[in-house]
Amino acid sequence: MRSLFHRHYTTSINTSDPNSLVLEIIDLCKSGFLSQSLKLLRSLNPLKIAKKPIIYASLLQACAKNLSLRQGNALHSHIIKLGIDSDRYISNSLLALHFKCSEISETRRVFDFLALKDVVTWTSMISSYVRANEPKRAFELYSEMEEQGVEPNEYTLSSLIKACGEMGNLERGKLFHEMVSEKGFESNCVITSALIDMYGKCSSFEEARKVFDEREQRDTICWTSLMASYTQNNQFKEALELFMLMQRSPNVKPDGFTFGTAIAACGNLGLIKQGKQIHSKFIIIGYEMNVVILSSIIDMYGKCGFMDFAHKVFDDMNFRNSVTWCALLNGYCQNGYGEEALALFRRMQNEGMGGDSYGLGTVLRACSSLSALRQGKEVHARFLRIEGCDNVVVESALIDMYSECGCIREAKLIFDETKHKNIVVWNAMICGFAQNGKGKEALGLFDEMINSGISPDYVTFIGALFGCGHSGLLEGGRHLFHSMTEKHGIDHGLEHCACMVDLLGRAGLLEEAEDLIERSNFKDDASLWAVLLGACTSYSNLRISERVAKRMIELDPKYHLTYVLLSNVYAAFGRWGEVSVVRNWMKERGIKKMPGRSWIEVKNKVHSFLAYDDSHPLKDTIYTEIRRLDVEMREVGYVPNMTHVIHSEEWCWKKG
DNA sequence: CTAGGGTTAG
Repeated sequence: MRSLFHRHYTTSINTSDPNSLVLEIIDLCKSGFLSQSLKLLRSLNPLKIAKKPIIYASLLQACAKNLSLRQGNALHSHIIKLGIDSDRYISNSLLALHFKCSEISETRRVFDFLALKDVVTWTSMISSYVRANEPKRAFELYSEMEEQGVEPNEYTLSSLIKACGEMGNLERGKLFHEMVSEKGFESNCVITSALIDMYGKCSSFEEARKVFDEREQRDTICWTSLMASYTQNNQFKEALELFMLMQRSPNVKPDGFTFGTAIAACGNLGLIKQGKQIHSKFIIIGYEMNVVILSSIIDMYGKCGFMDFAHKVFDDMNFRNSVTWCALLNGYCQNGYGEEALALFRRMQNEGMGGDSYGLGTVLRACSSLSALRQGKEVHARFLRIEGCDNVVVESALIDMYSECGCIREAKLIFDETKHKNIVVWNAMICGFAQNGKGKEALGLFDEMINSGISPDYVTFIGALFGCGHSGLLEGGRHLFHSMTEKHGIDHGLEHCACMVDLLGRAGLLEEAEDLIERSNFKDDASLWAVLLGACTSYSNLRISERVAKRMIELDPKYHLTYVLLSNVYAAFGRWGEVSVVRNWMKERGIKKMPGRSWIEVKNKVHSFLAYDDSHPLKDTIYTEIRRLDVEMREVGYVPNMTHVIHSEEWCWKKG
């Protein structure tokens, strides 16, 4: 930096020409070299041109660039003394300084204080609001600006288009789209990327694509915006295809943002190979690794199940934010590392991380997946203290957490108190009822949601169908499954088919379930057949079971559930010969059943148990207590379903 | 010669 400045300073300055000195100062300010600019200004002082507003405006911009509010304020006092503070460049640069360094309310105070407001002043304030996530305020200000007779330009409109996306207001976004066409701003890349972003955030990635395809001028940001539109709408494959296409296109180069988006897409698709490739490319090309990119890399490794890599990246970082911690925590939860997740959770709390609404949401989701009610309640208490109890991200996560822990009443209380119920909140409550065996309530809420004017989405149908399955609501389920495509235009996903197969299977309609799988888009997915095979076990249908198992082995010979479920069916028929044949297949093919694992926290220490596990120091006491509970349960009339475990000679209770 | 667009967690 220093040497660069030195070279710059000594080679290009002609001290005999004051105007070239002015240009030099402006140039230095643009690069953020504030003290050098001031030094040069001192040599200008004897000359008349030293009071030129443009110089001071540039200096203020340098302060903004260096995020130095203190120096900026000092400069402003000096500017007032010189009597040049009503200049519009100076005013706008002062506003820009606060835009960068101050809270939004302070920026607004400066804005109100400025006597002369031109389109730049209005636009700066509008974009301040958009950046502060207050799009409504941005529009209010826009109306005021119109009343004052100030015409918006490209900058104003791109900010407002972004605000439409932020609010998910597609109609308004389309109006602005028309407006920029009328004004002939279409060829502007900033407008193009803002439009793509807006359509993407409003879930219309087809519209985003259309804008992209129509334009001749497309820079890196336009490409990245479209990729992000795809990832925001779960079209990860399309995002990666676009990334490949971009790398082959001349005149445009992916940057750190582009790579970050691509790596997120890899994570969501579970493409570890491509994810690693991009990670190495990052290192080889020497892209600057900022906290956002590294957090997405951690997230990617977590989603792919490579927690060692995730942790390594985490350890090597010298600056981590709330998202970084949450990404690692998510990874532990999703991969079933409960102990590590709880330990990290405590470390997070000690270091005060994850206190924002997204962080609280992630931590609550971690609690859900661990059924850690006590920790969940702690987070709930924290939310009540720091937020105004009005945040849908946290509220939906709380509903999830309480439902997951079986506290459906608490979940419903949160739901009732949620002021701004969005689709995620409704879905959380519908899924909550469904999980807790309250199918009728789930369906009731489904209708209530539609009546309140919110259209069900992919997740809503998972919850509602799941609820039908767990309450045996066969006709309700059939009706929902049908209306999903016919009435609501949502394609059946794997989860919906699985719920439906489960529902039919529980009702004993095995052939109908089989037929449904054959006609679905997922007939090559072994996990869907596994649902049917599970139902076959309950109904002990040998003929269908064998047919389904054969199919599953063809699809995925290493899928452990096939063997487990099939041997359960044989066991239910008392066909012990076949049971051992299946077990031998497993041994021959090197397939291991994942042992069940659970954990519990007692006095800040996590105790973890595997099935057939006898490593715990207090194992005798524990198994004695389990036997006592078993007796007590039977006394009050509980009959355990032994079909699935009867053939297991290593059954742990017998062993203990 | 001010101001402006895209990335992470659900």
